[in-house]
Amino acid sequence: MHKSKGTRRSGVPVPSDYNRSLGGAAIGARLRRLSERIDRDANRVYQAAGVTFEQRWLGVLEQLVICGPLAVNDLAKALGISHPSVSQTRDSLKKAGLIAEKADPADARRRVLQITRKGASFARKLQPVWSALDQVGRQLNAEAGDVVTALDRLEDALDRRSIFQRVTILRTPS
Amino acid sequence: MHKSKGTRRSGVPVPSDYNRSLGGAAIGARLRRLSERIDRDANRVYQAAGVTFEQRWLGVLEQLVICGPLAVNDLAKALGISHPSVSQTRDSLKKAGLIAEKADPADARRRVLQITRKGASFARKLQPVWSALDQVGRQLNAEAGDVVTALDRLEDALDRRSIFQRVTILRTPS
DNA sequence: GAGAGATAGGTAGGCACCTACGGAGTTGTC
DNA sequence: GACAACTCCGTAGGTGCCTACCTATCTCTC
Repeated sequence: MHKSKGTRRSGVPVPSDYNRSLGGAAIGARLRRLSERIDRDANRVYQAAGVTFEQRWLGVLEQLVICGPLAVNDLAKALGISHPSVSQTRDSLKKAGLIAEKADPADARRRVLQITRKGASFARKLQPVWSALDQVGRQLNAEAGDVVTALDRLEDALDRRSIFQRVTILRTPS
Repeated sequence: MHKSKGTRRSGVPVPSDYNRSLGGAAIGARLRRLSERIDRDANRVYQAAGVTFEQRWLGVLEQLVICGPLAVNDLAKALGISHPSVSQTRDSLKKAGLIAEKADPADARRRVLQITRKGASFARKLQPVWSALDQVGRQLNAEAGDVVTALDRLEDALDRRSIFQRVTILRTPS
């Protein structure tokens, strides 16, 4: 990880440290890279455990294991993601034989997903891995001085007033 | 944004609040979603300014504008991203006519990218937008209680010991 | 009962990154 | 000079999310 370069002798302006920059909403890119780093790192754990696992399976599997059958939209709401994301994850899980899908007799539009025997067994097998990942997550959060709360606060700030709104206010002549 | 559900009357275990969870490295997914939220939000700013802009252009444009011509690898190092990412961004920027590419006479492998007149004009036009986004970024960081530093610390923690290493240690019988 | 409005979810395309792989070129060693 | 080791970067495929759009179904109002 490179460090800030300081000012050059010639006096030429030095570009911001892109990795730590807030400029131009560069934090978005940083978060993405960090996200992918964590996903990759976690996936090494699954590989070492001898299983094929997609990170996006986590939320859906957990919900189905604990709550039983749920419709696409219910899952999307519970997880805070879009329904097409759930649909895509469902396709992947179905392909792996971990969940099954059926119509809801009470509403022909609904697609209800439920864990299969294979899926339940898979989840049981992964419990120790998830337990370890839980613990590591808490370690890291502690070492980072509670990054989860900082993210909470950032999201709250964006909920209160979006980047777009803030820029609009700044750029509106008063 | 939904809140934690608490325990149900029946005593059925309640799934973790996925959005705030550290379990199973779920923070990775959260970071990705937040990243995309920020990108989308910022893109509304560009749209309102009447320009087409891809978030991934930011780092590359800034480096080329300030430092002058740079090779793919130099850009990758400076931005902390992979060279194929730079290649892809370059293709997109070239298509928009904002940069040009040439070989390096000193090393036939190198591809040197440089800003075009159109690109320089484009960057000048965007200066006020970037300035506003800078300011908004600082606002948000302040409201979030310095999320940038929390991210620094998380990355440092991962540099010190990866998730994989931490899980391996936890799961190794002592 | 008819029709407007709302809801559920599939499909398509896009975003911004990644790793793996491979070919071409350069540098270092003998 | 020959060759091994290293470097540069293009290509391919993948990841996990998103929005836009559309069809089908349900609910509400008259």
